[in-house]
Amino acid sequence: MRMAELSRVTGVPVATIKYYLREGLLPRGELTTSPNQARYGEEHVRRLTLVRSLVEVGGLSIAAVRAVLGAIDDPAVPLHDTLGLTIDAADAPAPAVDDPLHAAAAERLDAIVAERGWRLSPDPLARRAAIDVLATMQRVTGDRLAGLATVYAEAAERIAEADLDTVTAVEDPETRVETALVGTVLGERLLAALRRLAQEHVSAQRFPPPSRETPCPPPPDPSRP
Amino acid sequence: MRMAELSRVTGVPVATIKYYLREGLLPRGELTTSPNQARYGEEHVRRLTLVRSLVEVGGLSIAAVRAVLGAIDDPAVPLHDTLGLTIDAADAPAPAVDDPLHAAAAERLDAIVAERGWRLSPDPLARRAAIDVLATMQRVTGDRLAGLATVYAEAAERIAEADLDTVTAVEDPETRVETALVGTVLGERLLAALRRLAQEHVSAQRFPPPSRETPCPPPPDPSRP
DNA sequence: GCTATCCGATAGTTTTGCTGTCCACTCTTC
DNA sequence: GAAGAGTGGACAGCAAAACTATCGGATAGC
Repeated sequence: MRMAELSRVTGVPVATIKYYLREGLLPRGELTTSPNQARYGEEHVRRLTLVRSLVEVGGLSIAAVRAVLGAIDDPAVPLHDTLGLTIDAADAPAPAVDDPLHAAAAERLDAIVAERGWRLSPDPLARRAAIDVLATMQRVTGDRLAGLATVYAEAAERIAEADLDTVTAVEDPETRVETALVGTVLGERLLAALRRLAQEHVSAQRFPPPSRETPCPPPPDPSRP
Repeated sequence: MRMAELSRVTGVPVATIKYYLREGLLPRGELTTSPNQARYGEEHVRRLTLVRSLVEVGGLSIAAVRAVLGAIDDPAVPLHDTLGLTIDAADAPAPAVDDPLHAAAAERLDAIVAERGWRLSPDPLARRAAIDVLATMQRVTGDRLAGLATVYAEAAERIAEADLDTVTAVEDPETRVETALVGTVLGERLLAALRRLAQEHVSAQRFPPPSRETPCPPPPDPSRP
């Protein structure tokens, strides 16, 4: 197919497709006969759909998408690393702050990791991110939110096991890497949205809003004496 | 204190503080004696720290921060709504797409909600977000990731209960709202980071990397005959 | 009175993610 | 083989977001 059809099938404007080509998010089409007549195939449709999903729904930047695509296209990068790479690429490197709050937060995180028996590579980026969050929570709210991390860690482990179950069930290696990527990026969004829904439910359960939970009793009949 | 000191205490550049004042994220200082000599107090330090945390660590946009601050400053908005408002403000309204994938995704989400017995307000924004993610997962990976949502929903409920426990334990109403806000926004980041760490752990457990998990046996001694 | 500082307004800058224009070329259709 | 629509690539332009820099008048504190 030609570019116009690729645009029609995926719903992405031609100008945007050209931009993605420039940025290396999408491989060039095959130049069949001449240097300005390229053909695109099913794999371009797949890749373009993937890119759009990561950008629009997943909220990744163009640079982050380029990084993860480079990794999944490289057969030398094992699945184990690919799965990890994703969020690393999404997060900013965040220059390591060096205040006492961070040290305390690091200690707390490492205690949780040790308690759960997690075996991790030395200093993954996600560890930094978690420490940053813990330190910030401490700075803003004191230790009111301190108890949450252990609950979150347990939930995270359960979720990660489901993630890995799902990914390892995929046979084809190429598809598996893509599934891991989408599951990691979009799964984060899904989890956030479900948490919000669950918060609303639990909140409504504990503080029953009078109008919604129990219908109002009928108003007194003014026609009755 | 004056602006320079506020800047020093919080580590936020003066120009940025002025920008936040303009944008209404920070209340004006008290004009004590003249129209160009303002004084700032502890509440400005608190508010500025909060804004920075939401923007830098939480990843909220300035507009989203303004929206949530407006809500927590309004004593008429109950806690129940404040907690909910947060992510709604963070997410883009996302023009409602109307394809069969979305319809199917909506059905699946509603089934999960019904199964868990969640009682929700009609069509909260988080529901739209979740449906978008489900539809996108379907489009990109088929139904390979379909099983994840129920696991996520259960984890989300557990997490939401911990969230509500934490928030309701706070006595002072003003502090409670702030705690809810920080817990919701930063908690999402914390959860994402912990999920990544857990993924790495589970992945390493299932596919033991030879060099890290079990130390290499000592190399054969070349000095021995 | 003198100097350093301050406040507020306005304009400028950088980054990101597209979008629009141009042009030479090519494919189809007559 | 000519016309006219379509194509690919280069490049410039644009809008939003989040700051950042400068300026002018006023004030504080000695």
